[in-house]
Amino acid sequence: MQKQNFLTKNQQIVLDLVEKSSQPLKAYSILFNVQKKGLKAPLQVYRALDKLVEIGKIHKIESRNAFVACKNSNCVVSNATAFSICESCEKVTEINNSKLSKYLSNFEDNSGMKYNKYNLEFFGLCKKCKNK
Amino acid sequence: MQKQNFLTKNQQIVLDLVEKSSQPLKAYSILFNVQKKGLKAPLQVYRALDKLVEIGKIHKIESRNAFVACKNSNCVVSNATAFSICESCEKVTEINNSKLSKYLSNFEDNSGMKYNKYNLEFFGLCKKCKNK
DNA sequence: TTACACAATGTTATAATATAACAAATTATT
DNA sequence: AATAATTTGTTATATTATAACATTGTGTAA
Repeated sequence: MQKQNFLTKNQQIVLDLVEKSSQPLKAYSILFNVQKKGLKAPLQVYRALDKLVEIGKIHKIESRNAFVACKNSNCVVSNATAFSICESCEKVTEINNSKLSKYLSNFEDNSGMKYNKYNLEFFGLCKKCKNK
Repeated sequence: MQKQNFLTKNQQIVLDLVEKSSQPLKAYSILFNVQKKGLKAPLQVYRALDKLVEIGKIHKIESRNAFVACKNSNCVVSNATAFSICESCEKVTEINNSKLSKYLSNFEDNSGMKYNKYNLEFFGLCKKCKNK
C-alpha cells in the first residue's frame, strides 16, 4: 500500500473544523465538536491532529496546547513556524515574513548543530487589547 | 507586605533540583525527587515552577512540557528565550546569541503589534546524534 | 479474485500534565 | 498584638495525551 497522500475521513473532519475556526482550538473542544460526525474518542482526534500537523495542514501552538489551521501556503510541512499571540484575548496569528523565516532557517550557533525545524511564538497585546 | 524578592523554601528546593540536572525535568519527575524534602503535592511543585519561570530562574520548554534552569545571566525575566533541542537524545541547550535576541526583540510585523516576549525552539540533531 | 500486507479506525483503559478551591500557617507592616 | 498579604498544605478534579489491542478498510500482486 502506498503512503497516503490524501486526507482520510477523520482527518478531513478535524481539518474542516479547525479551518473554520478563527482562533486556536483545543483537542477536547475539537472532540466535542466532531462527536456528531462520529468521532467519539480522544485518540481519533489526536491521531488526526498528529497527521495534520505532520503534513503541515495545521500547527500546534505549544504554549497553549491548541491547534490552528495553516494560513501560509509555504508550510508544506510544519518545519518553520512563527506566531503572534495576544496575551489578553488569546488571538493567534501566523506570521508570514520571509525575512524572518530566512533569518531563522539559516541561523547557526556555535554548537555545530544544524537545525531542520523551528517554532517561534511572540507574545504581546494585539491592537484591540492595547487600546483598552 | 512587600513583593517577595527572594526564594521561598519550596522554590529553592525546586530550583536546586532543576539546576543540578543536565537535562530538562518534567514536573512530576521533580515532584518525585523532592518528596523526601517534604513537597508532597503537585501544586507545591507547580507553584514553585510558576514563580521560578516568572522571575526567569528557569524556563519551560513548551514543546516538551519540561523545565530547565536558566543558563543566561541576561534572563532576568523569561521574556526572550531560545533553545536548541535534539530530536534524538532530547538534549536541550539555551541559546545565548545577542544578534539573534536583538533581531527578535526588535522584530515587528505588519500587524502593528509590539511584542514584549518571545520563545523560540530550534529542532535538529546534536553533534553526537548526527554521527550515529 | 482472493489472499496479503499494511494503513486506518474503533474502543477501553489509563497515564501524564495541570488547576480549583479552601483551610492553615507564616511573615511584614501597622 | 492586630492586620493584611503571601505562602503553604491538602484534597479533589480538570485537562491533555497515549498504550494496547481488536477490527475494518484498501491497494497490490499472486
